[in-house]
Amino acid sequence: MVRLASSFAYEMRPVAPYDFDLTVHKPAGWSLFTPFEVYEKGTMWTATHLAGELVGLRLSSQGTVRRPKVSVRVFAESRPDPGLMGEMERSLGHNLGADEDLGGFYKLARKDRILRHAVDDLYGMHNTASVDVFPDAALTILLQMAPLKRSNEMMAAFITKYGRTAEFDGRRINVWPLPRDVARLAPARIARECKLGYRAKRMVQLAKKLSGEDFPTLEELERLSPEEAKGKLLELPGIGDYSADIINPHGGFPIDVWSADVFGKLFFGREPRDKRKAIDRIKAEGVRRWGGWSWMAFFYTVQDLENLSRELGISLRLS
DNA sequence: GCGTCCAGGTCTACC
DNA sequence: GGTAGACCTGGACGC
Repeated sequence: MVRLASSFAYEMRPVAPYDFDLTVHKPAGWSLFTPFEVYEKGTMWTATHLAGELVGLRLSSQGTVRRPKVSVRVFAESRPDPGLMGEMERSLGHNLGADEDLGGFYKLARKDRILRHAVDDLYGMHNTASVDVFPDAALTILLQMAPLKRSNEMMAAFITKYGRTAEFDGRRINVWPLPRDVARLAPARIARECKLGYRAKRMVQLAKKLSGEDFPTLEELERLSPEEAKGKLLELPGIGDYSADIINPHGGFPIDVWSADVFGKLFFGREPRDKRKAIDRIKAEGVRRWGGWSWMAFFYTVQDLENLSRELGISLRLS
């Protein structure tokens, strides 16, 4: 347990339109920084490592979708110096998608028979980003070859056993462990304590690679071309084409057997007979239709399945 | 109660 | 360069 007794506050002014609630508390249940974060009555309490420090965050909206203003309070062990505060504010703005202009995507989406519904339903929802590669990469390893329920159980055990707990503002939030801490663990121990099976070995290999000095940060990957960034991610143990498309800060079009079912119906009117074999064809069609906006199209679609099922008259399976 | 199958991929060996 | 088979674990299913 780490008590975060010091705090500072500021106001964030995201690029409009910005729907705070949809952005920090997404309809499909994707967490912002940790599955243990708490969202109640328009306020989000979450925690992460920001600019190298463990921080707790209390976020709430003080504005509207068209005139957005977000109240941010950052909790830390000790008061950061002005330079570190500035770095935290800059990073958090990027992580919360506050600097993202949705104009180009919305222009494309308004002309698309699928996306025009999604952008109406979720107007102002921004894409958010993790601070580091490790939480996203670890998440994708835990999603592999397991039903979602079991993935969630493995994730909860992994975070609570090896991650730190931030105590602030009357809340206790568990945070993803740092790769340097996981790198020191024996795979057999993780397998036993968290029931990760063969994934435990890959998790430690991943942590060792990411805690070394030569692997780029998410921000450094963002400065590379999308293809170069994906190439670097594919060097990580346990990370293949699907996982790299999820982690890539440039976004990809991550199709697995579940999303193959959804996008097979959306693109071709029926679910594929052999979902694994259909992945390449569905992925190619998504990239052909949406090009550089493929990730945003994927993101908006999977967050809006319930509405799209009704609006398009297609049964899209919800997880 | 018990055996079998398979799940929101990736890696490796083999051709 | 392409592909079959293995991989932990636990829930669903058939008997």
